[in-house]
Amino acid sequence: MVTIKAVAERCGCSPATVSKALNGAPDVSHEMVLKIRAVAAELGYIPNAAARALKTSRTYSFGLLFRENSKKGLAHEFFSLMLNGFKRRAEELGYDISFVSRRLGDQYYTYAEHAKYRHFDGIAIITIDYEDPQVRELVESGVPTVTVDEEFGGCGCVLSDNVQGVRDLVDYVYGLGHRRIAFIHGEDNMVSRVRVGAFQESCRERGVDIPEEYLVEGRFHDPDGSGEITRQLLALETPPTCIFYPDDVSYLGGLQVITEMGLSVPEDVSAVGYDGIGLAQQIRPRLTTLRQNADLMGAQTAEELSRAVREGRDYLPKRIVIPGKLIPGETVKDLRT
Amino acid sequence: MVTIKAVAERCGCSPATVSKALNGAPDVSHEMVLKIRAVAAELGYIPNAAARALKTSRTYSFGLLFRENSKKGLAHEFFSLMLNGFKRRAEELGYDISFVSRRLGDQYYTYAEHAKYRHFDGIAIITIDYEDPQVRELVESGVPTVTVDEEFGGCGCVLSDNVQGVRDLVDYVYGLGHRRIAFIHGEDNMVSRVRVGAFQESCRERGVDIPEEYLVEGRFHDPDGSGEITRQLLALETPPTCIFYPDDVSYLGGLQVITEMGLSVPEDVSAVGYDGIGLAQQIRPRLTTLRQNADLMGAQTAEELSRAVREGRDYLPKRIVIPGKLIPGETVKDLRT
DNA sequence: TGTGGTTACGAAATCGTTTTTTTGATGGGG
DNA sequence: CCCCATCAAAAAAACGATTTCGTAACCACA
Repeated sequence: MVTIKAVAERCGCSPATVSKALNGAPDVSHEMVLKIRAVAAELGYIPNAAARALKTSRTYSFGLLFRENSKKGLAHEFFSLMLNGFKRRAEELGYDISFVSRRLGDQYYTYAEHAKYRHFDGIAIITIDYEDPQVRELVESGVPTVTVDEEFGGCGCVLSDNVQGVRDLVDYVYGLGHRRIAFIHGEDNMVSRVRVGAFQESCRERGVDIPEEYLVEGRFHDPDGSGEITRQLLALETPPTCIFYPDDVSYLGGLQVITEMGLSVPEDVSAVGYDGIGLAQQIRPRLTTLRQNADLMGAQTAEELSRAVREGRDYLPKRIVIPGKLIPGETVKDLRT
Repeated sequence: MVTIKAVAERCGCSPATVSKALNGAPDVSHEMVLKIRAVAAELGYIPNAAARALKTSRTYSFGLLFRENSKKGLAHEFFSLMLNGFKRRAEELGYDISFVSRRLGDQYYTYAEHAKYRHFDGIAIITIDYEDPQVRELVESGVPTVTVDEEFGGCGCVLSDNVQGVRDLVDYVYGLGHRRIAFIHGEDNMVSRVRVGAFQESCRERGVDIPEEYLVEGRFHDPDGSGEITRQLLALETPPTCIFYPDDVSYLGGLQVITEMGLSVPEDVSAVGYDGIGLAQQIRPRLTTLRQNADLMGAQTAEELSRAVREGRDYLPKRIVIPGKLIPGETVKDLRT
């Protein structure tokens, strides 16, 4: 392995000078810098991240804590798009990323312990369950932390603009004449609460009455569950004319049940999703949905994390809200005729 | 920060003894081990990965090189499922994972340089483009490497059983009476070549003649492209009765075109996909496809990588083939009646 | 000539571990 | 009673970088 010492010897100077030259310290002559750069390139010198981390106690890497409720893990398009954006921006900012877990071989760590072990400069958290005490422990452990899709523990957060998103959808279906609107929401977390609140409020503003049985708790990314709920909704005495699903995948479960019942979308019942994943745009009828800007959310998470690291004690956590975009499809019938 | 030295002082022994005790070295008395463990737990001692890595030159982390041709990055279900399996198994084996990239802030590295910088113990490569000279450089740089979906450079590899997979599909549609079968394959790489080969061979074995224009090069995960090809296929003088798509997502593009043309699946034209992603099972008609065991492929990649690390110079690369499973759907019409 | 300020570099300490080598104590065998 | 093995622990030397100081050389100015 070619070390800084090797470069130094070859240059006839000390390791200190090489380090300074390569890191752009001011007190190295310009010729020396050039010479050192040349020799370093010639020998193929690559610094050793571990040594650097040990000395500077900065690793230039972010941890990513990701956890959700199904077995699919990262395989939700929304999450993977976010991860993509996060990774890209983190790399631009000079950080590698790795996953923070609770296990390493037969060592079991808490998230906080793992973070301490690897000495991540910052940690992004995206989880369905912010109630987990280990998550709290991590946030309170002192590492810069940014949460996604939830305001939590006073650290920075990146949120999707669920209020406006739901409002836009309500506006849209209301504009097309719908008054009997059902809302299936995901499990009880901040995203669900915000969406339900926004739904109720914008319906109230428009004088639309939402009977209790139109507001149902389901789960995110659970087509079967949403299908079942859809069945119940359509069996009501006065069934809704339009159903809001917690996400696009759940809509597919609903669609399946609707089809089984011999009905069709949007002729017999209208539907809207949430997320705007690609596949929902590939099928017919094209789903009316609200595209969340997952990529940007990921990128902003990296951005905020890097700011937290950079500003250290002066860091003032920000609450970053990312707007989505209504994607009109073919699943909402115009009732105004 | 509570270091090994702090634990040592508190125990009235030397750092060396603490290290040995915690790592299960044989020459520490049992009482001492117990005492040290207790004190370590009490003080909340967590070792410093960087220091350990510096000394042992093992990082206990795997690099993952991932690259594909669209902007979606990880957001292909197949890849993210694989990543999931890889991550899970790697953690069980005692490895963290992080991504290997070509950029860190304003430093541009080659993959090999990045790997050297972070000193990954092993690297998993999954890319659409094994022609990239940087990939070759990485494989030849000496780090243990395992490739996915391609045999490359003599290192270990994990492959999907594309031969059997395509054969199964051919058997299936042949069994249902199809003789005019078109095959859209992905860009020219090992997966495509193997699939095309298997397709041609199993057709030949069954005496099915495949005219040149039935074998078309498309791209993976490209619904629009596949749609266009579908249009051309159906415009042929004798159009195919069944179309093989390079993957499930591409099928959706085809389906769209078919529908636009006023035709329907499977009444007018049959179709099969490849991958077995969840969404293709949620829509109607349910896609007939070949599910690749992406999770297991990921897990086996971690396994093989860990073996490579463990066995060092004695390591003999393995070629691991993971079988898939035919998922009969509703997109292939029975022509035998 | 003496003083003071720059500039360019080196020496050495240090980060927190692991690992090899030494040391010291103990006990058993001849 | 001496020698040698055995065992437990300590001492010390790394691993490869960064960073703080110190200092030599040089120049300018009074």
